[in-house]
Formats: sequence, C-alpha cells, structure tokens
Amino acid sequence: MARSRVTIRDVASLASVSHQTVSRVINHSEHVSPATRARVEKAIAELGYRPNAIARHMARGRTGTLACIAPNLTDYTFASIIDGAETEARQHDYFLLSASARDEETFICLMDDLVDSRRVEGIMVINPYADRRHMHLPLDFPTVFAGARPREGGINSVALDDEMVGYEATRHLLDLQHRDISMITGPMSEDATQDRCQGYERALSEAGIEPQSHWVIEGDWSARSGHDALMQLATADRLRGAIFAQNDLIAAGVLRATKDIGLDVPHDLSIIGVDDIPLSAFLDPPLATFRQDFQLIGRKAASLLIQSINQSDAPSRQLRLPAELILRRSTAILGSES
Amino acid sequence: MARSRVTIRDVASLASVSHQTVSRVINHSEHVSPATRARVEKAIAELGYRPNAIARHMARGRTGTLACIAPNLTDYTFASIIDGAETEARQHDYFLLSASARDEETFICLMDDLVDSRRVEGIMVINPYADRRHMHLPLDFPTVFAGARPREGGINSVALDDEMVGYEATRHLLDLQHRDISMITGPMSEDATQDRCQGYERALSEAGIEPQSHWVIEGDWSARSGHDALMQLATADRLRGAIFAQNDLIAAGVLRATKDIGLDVPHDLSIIGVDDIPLSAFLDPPLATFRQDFQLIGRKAASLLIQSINQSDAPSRQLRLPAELILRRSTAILGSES
DNA sequence: AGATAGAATGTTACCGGTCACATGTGACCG
DNA sequence: CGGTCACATGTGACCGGTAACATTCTATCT
Repeated sequence: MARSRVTIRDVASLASVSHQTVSRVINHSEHVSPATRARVEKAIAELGYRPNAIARHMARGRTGTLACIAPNLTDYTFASIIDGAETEARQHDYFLLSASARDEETFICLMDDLVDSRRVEGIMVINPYADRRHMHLPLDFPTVFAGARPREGGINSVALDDEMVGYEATRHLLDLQHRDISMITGPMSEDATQDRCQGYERALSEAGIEPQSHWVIEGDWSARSGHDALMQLATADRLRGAIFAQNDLIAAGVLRATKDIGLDVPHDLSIIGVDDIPLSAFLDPPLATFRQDFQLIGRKAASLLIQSINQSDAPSRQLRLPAELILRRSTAILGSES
Repeated sequence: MARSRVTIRDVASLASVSHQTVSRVINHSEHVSPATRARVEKAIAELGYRPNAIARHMARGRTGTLACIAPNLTDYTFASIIDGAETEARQHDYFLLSASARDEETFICLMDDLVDSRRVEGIMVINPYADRRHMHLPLDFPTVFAGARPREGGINSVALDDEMVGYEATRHLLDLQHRDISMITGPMSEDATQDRCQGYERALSEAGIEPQSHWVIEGDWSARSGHDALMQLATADRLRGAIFAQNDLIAAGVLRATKDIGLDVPHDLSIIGVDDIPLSAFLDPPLATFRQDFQLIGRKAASLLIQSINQSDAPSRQLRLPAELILRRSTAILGSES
C-alpha cells in the first residue's frame, strides 16, 4: 500500500532542509521562515507524509492513550460512561482504549499490559469494587474511578450521589403516603448499593418508620434478579405498598413479575428505579426513575484523569453528581384509583 | 513513582550481559543458556523491569492494536460486538481501541489519526453505511465490517444473514395464519434494513401475497420510532394482523403504543422483533424475536481482521451468521383466544 | 590436531520521531 | 565597522527496544 512508509527524513531531503526543520513544521513551531515552511509543506503533500504516532510517542515519552476498564462493555451504564469518556478524551487529543475485565485475574493481566508496560498514561476504572480488583491498582499512577467513590482518599472519582438518590427515591414514595417500602438492591459488596441503602434508611427513619429487614432483598442489577425478588416477596405475602428498585433493570424485572401474578402497577404497587435507561419510558407502565447523566460522568472522569496526568501534584477530587427525578406512571399515591 | 523507568540496558548491566541477551530472554528465544537466563531473570525481578510496549512497537514496526469504530458505543448491539471483539483480540495479544464516530467528519479524523499515523494495524467498522463514511475507508489496509456486509468485494465482513432473518420472521407470522403483515424498518439507507425487507418480500410472495406499500413504515431502530409507527398505522386504520419489527427496540416501542391505545398483544396483534436484547424477555408480553449472537460476530470479526493482518494475501471472506428464533408470547395464531 | 558446525553471546545499526545545542545569517547598534 | 542579538536552520544524540551480523567458545569429525 502507498500508505506512508514516508519518514520525516524523506520529506527533509525532498525539501532540501534538515529533518529537524520538518519536525518544526509539523509541530507548528515558530522560528520557521514562511518560505521554508511552504516548501516543506509542499514536500509533505507531495509525498503524502503523515507523522508516525508511535515514533512520536517513543521520542516524547508519552502515548496519548488512556485506558478504561470495566467488567464488561455491554452494560448500558458502563457503555455510556465509556462513550462520554471517549468523546472527552479525543477532545484533548487522547485515545481511549477500552477493555473488559470480567474477573480479578483478567484485571491483573490488564494492569500489567497497560500500565506496567507504559502503554497508557492513565486508567479509568468502572466498578472498581466488583471483586478484589481494587487491590491490584497501581500506586502513584494517574487513576480515576467512574461511577463509584473510592474507599480511601487520594483517588479521583466521579460518581452519582448514591446516598442522595436512595434518600430521594424513598422520600418520593413516602410523599405518596407509602409506609410499606421494600427495596431490591444491587450486590451488597458494591458501595453504590450500600450508599443507596443508607439513603433509604435515612429517609425511613426521618419519617419515623422502622425499616424492616425483610423489606430488603439483594439483587444483582439484572432484570432477572428483580423478577425473582418480586416473586419472593409475593410468596411470602409481603407484597404491598411500594418498591424501590436500585436500578431500572431490576425495576423492569419487577414490572414483568407483576404482570405474571396479576398485579396492577401503580394501583397495587408503586415502583421506582434508578438510571433512566432508554427503555424505561417504554415499559408498562412507563417507569418512574432517577436519571443519571452517564455521558457526563464519563466526560468528567476523563477530564479529571487528563488533569492529573498533566499535573501530577494536582489534588485528587471526588465529584458527586445529582440525579434527576423522572416522574412516570409507575408510582401513585397509596390507595388512589388507577 | 517507582514504576519502571528501568530499561533493558539496566537489566543487562546488572546481569553482566549484553542488552541483546536480555531481549532474548524476555522474548523467550532459544539460544540462551539456562545459567544466563536465570541470571537475567533474577536481574529483571530485582529491578522490577517491564518491557516498554511503545519501544517494542517502534522497533518491531507493529503496534499490537486494533481499532473499532462505531457510530456510538452505547447501543447494545454495537457494544456487544465490541465486547466480543475485545475479548478475541486480547487472546491474540492485541488491544482494541474503540472510538465512536457520530458523523462522517469525525470518521475522517479518526481514519487520519488511527490509520495514517499507523497507530493501529487494522480497523473494524460497525455500521459502515451509516452515512458516506465508507467512502473514506483506507485502501489496502486490513479492514473488517462487523454487522454489515460490504457492498463491494474485497472486504472482510461478519454479519447476520439479514435476508434470511427477514424471511424467517415473516414466515413465522405466515405460519400463524397471518396475511396482513406490516413491517417497521430501520433506516432505508442501511443494507441490513434493505436485506430484511427483501426477505420479508420473498416470504410474502412465496405465500402468494402481494406486499402492500402501506404495510411498510420506515423507522430508525429506536423504540420511539416503533411507537410512532404504530400510532401512524392505528390512525390510518391499517392496524391488524401482525407486525414484523426489524429490531427489538422498535418492537418495544410498538408494544408500548399498543398499551396506549388499548390493544391486546398477541390477541389483537402479533409482534416479532430481531436481536433479543436483554430486556426483550421482560417486556409485556415477552417479545418473540430472532436472537443474534453479537459477541460471536465481534469475535469472528476480530479473528478475521487479525488473520488478514498476518497474511495480507489472505482472500477476503464474508461470513453470514444465522439467527435463532426465540418464541415468546408476543405472537399467536390469527384469531386465537388470548 | 585442525577444520568445522553450531550454540551462546556481543556489537552496531536502526525504527522515526524529538531534544539540546551548535552554527550561520542578517539587522541593528554605537 | 566590529559586536551583539534574534532568528533560522543544522547536527548529533537519544527514546528503548529489535534485527542482522560478528565473534567467541565448545563439541564433533576426519
């Protein structure tokens, strides 16, 4: 292929200048006379020269690449964060290399291949507490957590204010007169889950309600787990009032299950989720939820990461973003006619 | 940070060998005596040496990186393909750099930054006909299309057999005695859309049914477009029998709309989709659909790409994958009681 | 024993840029 | 008119590996 094996020295000799002058031209340096610049640019065009990114990285000692590591790339929330991060990164002339690390072992390998071999300048970790992967994070390496707050200080992070969302979701149900509010959670090992639980408990106790332990069922963020949890509540005859599903997939599973056992939402049961995934508005009934701006989380995370690469002494920052309540037909005042 | 600025020469001098010998050790070359190897390995461990990937790329003239370009990274189908590709790539010691190119201009920039500057060894393009982006593909550069067949020969591709799926989806509805089969499509500019249309028409004509032009409504793969299309059919009083939605999002929108106008699925209307996205089983009613194995598409695409990088004379291949019919409650025999 | 093959190891150039510094040139100054 | 300065340009080393070839050493063969 014609696609260039042309080097800076080829251009130099065609333009009868030194390779350094060509370098100056392609880097838009001052100190090049207009005449020379024109001559070099002509030569570049003539040969179809394009600077070799790898060689440049080699010489400059930086790679212009960030890595984003998530448990998988298909989860809508992860993918949106990555998408936002990628957009932001490219605006700062960085590329984003995304990798999925299903398990701890894969994560370790990735750290080795990406960080230790200096292929990337910084890493963004989505869901760092999925397992013990956070134990294998490199020290003193630019890092940002996206979608989760760090357990220890010193790490940049951008995340939803989970406690607040848990609080507000519960508050919303309380405002609708509900007193019997179950919750279906994500994995208890994750901080987002626990924080949302805390918000839930705070709202309940503020309302003078003693949280019942059997109101809380642990799920795993999947629709299937939501479905199963509702069935469990139904067979235990503990199904009444309202349900706070810690994400929309769980809520979707719950909705599905209500159909299966002939329950009317919101008349018999109010349901609220978190995330506002694209299908939430199309479920039956359309799902009330808290909208997270995942793209924004990704963009902010990337921008924080790039900042900490450029000035390593920058203090680390933990950003917490609010969520927006999206009212839809899955919640209603207790006892209201549908 | 301690994280290595250690070079191969540092290791060499500590182990009292030449840097070349160290290179041999880290590349598992033969021709290194066990004693020397042990000494070098000890030095490597002692210094915490890790080979610099960039320098290696520089010297070897290859980057070990592939690029995957999609209109966005959030669409479930795209993300799954990417996820599969990433997994496969890593098994072959490649990294996958994923980038989203919302528009043609971004796509051109990406080609420049990734291909012309030789940052990647091959590119995988998802949805190459989203706009005129395919016009800007590099010639003579390892390329594979994922999820779309190429319009001209010579390009590797892995895609669903869209014509077949269109045929079989329609066939399924015909088998249920339906004669009035509308279709809501993706953008007509995309080949997948057109191929599914062809399958639809073939099935109808084989059944001796003259396709009515008003049976076909163009959507854009979104749930919103499905919803709107159904409303359009309803107001035109052309709503009966069955609907073939060219993807599950459209189908989800259709289902939502049926609720809004008080239609019972499948009693009043049978609906079938394509993709089997995770929520399809949780819609109401659960959506009958054709399951695509997106992960597989991604894996095969990556593997094809890597093949064509390693032997540039390899003939290009166009793979077409089948889809599996997943029967759920959204279709029924015409006139059956629900 | 000398020739010879083959393994083990070293030497040097090279990948394609950038960096630090040296040099050349003309304008301007007193 | 010599000296200084700013700007334009060139030179060579260097980034950290790998490739190609050279060299040394040992074992085998005639």
